[in-house]
Amino acid sequence: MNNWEIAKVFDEIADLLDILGENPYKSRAYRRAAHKIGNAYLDVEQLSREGRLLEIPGIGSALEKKVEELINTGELDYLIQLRKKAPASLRRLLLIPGIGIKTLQLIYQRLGITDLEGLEAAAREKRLRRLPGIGVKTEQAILHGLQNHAFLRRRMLLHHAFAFAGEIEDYLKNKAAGPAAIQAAGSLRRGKETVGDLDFVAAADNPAPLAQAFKEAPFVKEVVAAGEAKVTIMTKWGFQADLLIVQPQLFASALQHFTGSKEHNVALRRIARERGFKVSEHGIGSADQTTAPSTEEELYRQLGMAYIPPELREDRGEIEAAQSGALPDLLEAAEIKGDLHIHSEWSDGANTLQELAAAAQERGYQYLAVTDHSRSLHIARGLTEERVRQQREEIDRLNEGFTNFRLLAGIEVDILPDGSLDFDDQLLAEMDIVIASVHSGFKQDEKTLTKRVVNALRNRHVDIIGHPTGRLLGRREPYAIDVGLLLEVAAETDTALEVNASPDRLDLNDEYIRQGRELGVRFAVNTDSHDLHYLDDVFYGVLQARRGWAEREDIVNTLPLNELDDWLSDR
DNA sequence: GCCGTTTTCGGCCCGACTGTTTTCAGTCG
Repeated sequence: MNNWEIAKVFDEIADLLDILGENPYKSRAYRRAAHKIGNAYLDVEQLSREGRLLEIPGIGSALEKKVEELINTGELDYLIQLRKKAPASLRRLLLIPGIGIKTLQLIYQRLGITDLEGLEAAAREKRLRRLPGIGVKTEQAILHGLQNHAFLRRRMLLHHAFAFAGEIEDYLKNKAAGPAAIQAAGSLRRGKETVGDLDFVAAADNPAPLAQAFKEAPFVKEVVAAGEAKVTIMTKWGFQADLLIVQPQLFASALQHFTGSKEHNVALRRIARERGFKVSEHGIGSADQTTAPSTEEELYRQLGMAYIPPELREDRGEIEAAQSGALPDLLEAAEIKGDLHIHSEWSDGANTLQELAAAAQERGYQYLAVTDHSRSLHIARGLTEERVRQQREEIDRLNEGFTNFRLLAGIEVDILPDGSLDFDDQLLAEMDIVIASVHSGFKQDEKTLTKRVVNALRNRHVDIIGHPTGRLLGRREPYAIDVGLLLEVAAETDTALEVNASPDRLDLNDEYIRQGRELGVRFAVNTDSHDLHYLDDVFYGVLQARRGWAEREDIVNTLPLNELDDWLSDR
């Protein structure tokens, strides 16, 4: 049973405890444990075997026993008992905006409603408004929420989120009563691979005109909530946006608060409380006074820890690391020296080799690996052996004209369904760099797929595994593959795993990157560009790598050309 | 149910906004 499955069980228990009106701190304990387990980069099943479960903060002796029962039997008697006491379908009602635990208890106990259909019927029949504490507005809000509820749960890809955020920021900055400062916060700032809604923090001496401008913006579909300091809108694009407006001296505190994550902030406040003061968007306060840190660095320092970059703020151990001086020195975009996975018009790319080389040089890259598809990928006009050699000749010719830059003659060779590679070793040995990727047989079982990729990892000519899990965010699940094993073999063979920077892949994900670097795996942050404009996507790959705690040394394409050559030839 | 730099018992993150009331509980992030 993996971390995610265990976390799901604890989350369900937490919801059921809430529904049954148990001690709210008990459900909070389950929810906290679920978060810790779901976000642990170490395998909980293995920790359990090693008797180290109690090392996870929030796991005590009772939860330790429950984790062990889950791992040993695949189920949990405690959950089975809880399910007998409350219908499981009730949990879904909590997804509706405006329905919390108290309202849920009320409609369950007084009206016997247990599912979405029952709730909708009761709202339409105007039965909700007769309950104490619920009026006409709440009833209408629930109906409204029911209609939008599927819609609201969709998350944006990161590049879409950045585009929308840019548009909203530009609008607010250009208002006559423009803010002294404005910045996008939330999961966007943390570089999360998908974003649910957008959060903005603005500094202004006079908040009212800015709040008004936000409410009247052309992209507003509806104003969800509006106070003096905070405005929430539903955009016509289908997601919510929050604006928090503070006095300029509180900007750093507000930015930290609104960047989250929620779990990170909760953990920070726990620590502050233990030290006898409290932290909020209004600064850091003790019993008699409140101070406003002028920067986030200052804020973290006052809490007794090193500055934590936004990408790490998930309560996945970054606070402990910041307290003990063990935070990683995160990869910077400027440290990327070249792209090792791009396509040209020789296969399914849009640009000539000259165009690509010029674009790479403009970016200040030292190298660019041309890695077109291999022959079996007909749909992408995969290259035959003959075409590969012709392309090699052109690359050699072009390289004669470059100074301080080189095109690498590479190939993205298919890992075929039978586990072999699309080209024989002789041709692969001729290439400067070889990426091996799965483009077919996605439906094979885990054992078969894992074996295919492990074979490729063990081929001495293969330098990088491309998009290792094959997922397309929001469109295609990862194929069934034992990533833990891939990480082990990659570490052993010093084969790099790709952090594919395309915002609809971002493959590997942050947790695997973190797990891998603990094992000594190296990664390549590549764009897989099919058009030179997508070379910019490296930005998203760097964010993802940073979320995986990656440092410069973990990434092969931070190496200058001569050292990259050494790595490519040493293997 | 967890946990300890005043605690092994008695706490458990913080504040904005809304709706229903008439001073505040519930929800949300």
